[in-house]
Amino acid sequence: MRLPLYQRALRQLSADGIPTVSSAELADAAGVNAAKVRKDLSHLGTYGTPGTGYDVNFLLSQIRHELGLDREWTVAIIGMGNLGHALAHSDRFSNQNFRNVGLFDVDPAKIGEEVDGLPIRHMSEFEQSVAGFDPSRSIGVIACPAAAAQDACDRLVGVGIGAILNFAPAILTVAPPVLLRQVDFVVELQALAFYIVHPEAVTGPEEGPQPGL
Amino acid sequence: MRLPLYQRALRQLSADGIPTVSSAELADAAGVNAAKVRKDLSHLGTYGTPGTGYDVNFLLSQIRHELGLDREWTVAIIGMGNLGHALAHSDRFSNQNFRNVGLFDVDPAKIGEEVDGLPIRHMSEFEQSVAGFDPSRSIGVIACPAAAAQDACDRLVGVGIGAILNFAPAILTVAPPVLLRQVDFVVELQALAFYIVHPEAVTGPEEGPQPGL
DNA sequence: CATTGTGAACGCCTTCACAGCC
DNA sequence: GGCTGTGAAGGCGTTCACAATG
Repeated sequence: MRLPLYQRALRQLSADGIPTVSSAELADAAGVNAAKVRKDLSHLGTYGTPGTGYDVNFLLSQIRHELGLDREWTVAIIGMGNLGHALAHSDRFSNQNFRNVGLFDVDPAKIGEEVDGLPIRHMSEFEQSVAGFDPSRSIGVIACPAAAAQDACDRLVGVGIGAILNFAPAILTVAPPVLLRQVDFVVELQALAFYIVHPEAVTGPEEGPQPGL
Repeated sequence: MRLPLYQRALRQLSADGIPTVSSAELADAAGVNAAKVRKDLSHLGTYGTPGTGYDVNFLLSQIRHELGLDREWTVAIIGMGNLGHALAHSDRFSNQNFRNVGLFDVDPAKIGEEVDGLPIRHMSEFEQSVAGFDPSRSIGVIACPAAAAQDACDRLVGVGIGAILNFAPAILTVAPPVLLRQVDFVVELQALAFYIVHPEAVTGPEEGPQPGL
């Protein structure tokens, strides 16, 4: 889905005070092509004006609504190593209606440490911590070692989490309708290595391999 | 490309001492379906035995060759915040023929700190640091703030880097033939939020949204 | 007999091209 | 004149189904 990319590009344009964009300009800012932009946006509704383009702020609010960003999403992070800290401490969450509501680890040395005012708790407290929010409108982030990933996944599913974003290098299985998305650094590096070794396999005329995202 | 996933699954099977796998078993371990596995592997060559399956170790070595993992790849990381540390400190690199050769930042407080025996250097030393290795067989990892990402990207391209893996929330432009791959936490979260709001848009019968990877 | 390799069918996404509109 | 929305065409990856095979 490319809506998040459009959303980010539109945010920048809005911050710059630009009132309207053409599909070509938006395509450029989002790193795709103009035909794709028009086709995508036409699925949302008829929001453009021929000869002028799209109203930046209006389109932005429509896309944010479509992505569900006009409601707050809660996020729980399991595994507070460097990666967990990078995710939790980042200001990206608060800027986009994603709010951290739980940080968990099993290392006694980390328990109690505060990250942006939220304390790291032990995994044994995980299940009782869901009392404060609706798990079906929450996303669980797995940032623990691979060996603990499936267990973390099962416990997230067990409390009725809406979706899981897994950064551990492990293939996880979940029971539908829980959504699962995998992000793996090594897989990305290996994919790049493959395309360097096989330049003829690169599909796009210029931008490089972006089959995902 | 799914080869990295097969590679990981085969590694596990090999470590467990399992001699052969069928396409169905490998598909299960990699999180895809059997028809895809057979089609993918048939593109590499005729490595399977009807009635038996694939020889784990032989197939593994073939895939590692195809991914270029029988040669060493060097990695430079720009931006040594929590994310950069997570990437650099991880043992994932050394296990898979990816070796860190450069860690860079602009924060004086970080310069000189050692991560797994490799010191963090100032970005002003970046260009001269490429003397020790072949940049065209190297991958640059951008883990700095978005505002500095395009500059980091330009300097990586400037020294002739083979590919760039960008974790900063910014759309980067590179001159071909440099390969670029973007990974963005917020985009992943927003994609999951979208699918929670629009369950009917989930394509796969069960596994959830995995268009990328 | 279990399992591979593959042609054929299918469906989805992308791209093109242009009519319609401001 | 510039730009959108969209039908039509094209291309690519997935899935099916089965002949071939050890």
